[in-house]
Amino acid sequence: MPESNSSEAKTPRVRFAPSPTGYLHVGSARTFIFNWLYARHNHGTMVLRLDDTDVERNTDASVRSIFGGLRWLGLNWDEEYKQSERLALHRQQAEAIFAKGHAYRDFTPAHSADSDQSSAQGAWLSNPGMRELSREESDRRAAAGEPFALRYRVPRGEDRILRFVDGVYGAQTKLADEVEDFALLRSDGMPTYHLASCVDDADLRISHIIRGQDHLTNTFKHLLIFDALGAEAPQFAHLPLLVAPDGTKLSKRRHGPVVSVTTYRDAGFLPQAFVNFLCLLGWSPKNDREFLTLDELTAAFTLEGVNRANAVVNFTEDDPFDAKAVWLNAEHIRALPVEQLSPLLQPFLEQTGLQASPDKLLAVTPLIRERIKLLRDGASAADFFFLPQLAPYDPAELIPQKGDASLARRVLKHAQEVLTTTAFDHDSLDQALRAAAAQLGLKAGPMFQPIRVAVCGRKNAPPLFETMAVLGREVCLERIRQAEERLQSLG
RNA sequence: GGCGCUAUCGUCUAGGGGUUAGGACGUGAGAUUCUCAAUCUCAAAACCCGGGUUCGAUUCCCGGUAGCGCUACCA
Repeated sequence: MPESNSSEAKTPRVRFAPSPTGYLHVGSARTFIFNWLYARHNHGTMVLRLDDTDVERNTDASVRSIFGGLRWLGLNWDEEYKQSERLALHRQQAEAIFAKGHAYRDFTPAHSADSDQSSAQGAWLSNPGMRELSREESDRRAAAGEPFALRYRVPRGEDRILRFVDGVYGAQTKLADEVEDFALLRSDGMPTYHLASCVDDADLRISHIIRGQDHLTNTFKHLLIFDALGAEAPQFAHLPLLVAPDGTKLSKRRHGPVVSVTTYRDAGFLPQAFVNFLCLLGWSPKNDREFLTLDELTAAFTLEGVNRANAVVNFTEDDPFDAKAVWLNAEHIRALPVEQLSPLLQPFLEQTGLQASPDKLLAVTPLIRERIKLLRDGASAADFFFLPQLAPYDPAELIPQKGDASLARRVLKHAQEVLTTTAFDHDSLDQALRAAAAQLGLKAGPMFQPIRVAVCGRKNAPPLFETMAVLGREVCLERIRQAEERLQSLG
């Protein structure tokens, strides 16, 4: 199997191999995206493999969270595997490696060696006792049922140098003497990550492994495993890590929910904006472009554009989202046709208890599109369109800058008269209200503010005429009447 | 500790032996506008330190420092 001529594959096969021990992490999401872009850019195959060999820590909730996150991103994959279903293959290959003499049984009880620091001084490189155990004794103890871990017999002596060329970091070398005899099989017979991962990568004929830089050093072990498997090692490309403002790797414990992609989804990020943002972390199209569609990203993506330094996701306690992510989201929201944006807004409005009919929301959407950065902002930006009754507001807001309550009253009174007869469309309202302002000897500002506050219940809102047209005559008139009442309280 | 990787505005980045070191976000100021937003203009803001190499280094080399990663019978 591993020696099958994988080199004849013309198109790349890449994989994303998350382990279901938590939710989908933004760093993992980026790794997935980069793999996907690489596959699509090169017309290759995207493989999704669940690396679930750690039975202790795997959870179904995590599996659901990961798939949910990936589905939300909207990037599909071509093949799907589950590592736990491939156990037989892993053991068989471990056996083959042992049979070829590339591994030995280590009968040292688990956790006995790592307790004291001094053991990390030199003995860790190899297990003098176990490495040299005769085959006969090894077989005998194994047959007697003594538990053992299977360890790779890393070549010692000479100046054996392990080398590979990383697609991002360039030529990498390491002395084999600096690689310890790492485990392939645990004493319970389960494969370790290194073994399972390499066996599967070889078996699935993965041509390019694109993963986080935290695996850069592990790659030497993997090279050794591919070698023992008799398989050609894939190409490797490591990605700089995503780190928090404190410089450390993003983690749930330290940094909270900001590291989960569901947090972005639930706040109302558009997946295309989120993808766009993540791509700009550690990769650059090198042409000063920031706003990129998925197609543009696919066309532009190359490993050469990947940076080598870790990238900071710039969030704070007050502000859980990187300002650039928010800005990009606003850009993508504005780029979306109203008919597409509107239904996306719907659940966010309903979440806050607003009853928004699709038709009305469609009419409202263009009025708030430029005023929201996240989809969830839609609720606060558009609430007054859907509230049957305006929330109480300070009547003082009805009074324009350089005016008093009586001016506000005059404006509202006059507006009522005008609005009773004019048609409720943008142009008619525009003409009628401007004319009304002129009659009162007022500029637009002082004229429109009392009306805006009366109709919207606040000072900052979308353009007045469009807003009133959507609200309709009845509602506007009623709200102005109520505003007059509120004004009474000011005497 | 050992090994490895990295180092340009606050953040994401472009660039590269001679440049006013470019862009974006954010920030500040202004313009426009019925408010807000959007848009436009302008501004402040960076080559980690020390040695080399060179006529000339932010760029190339070495060292230092700092950060990160690996160093598990976790992945």
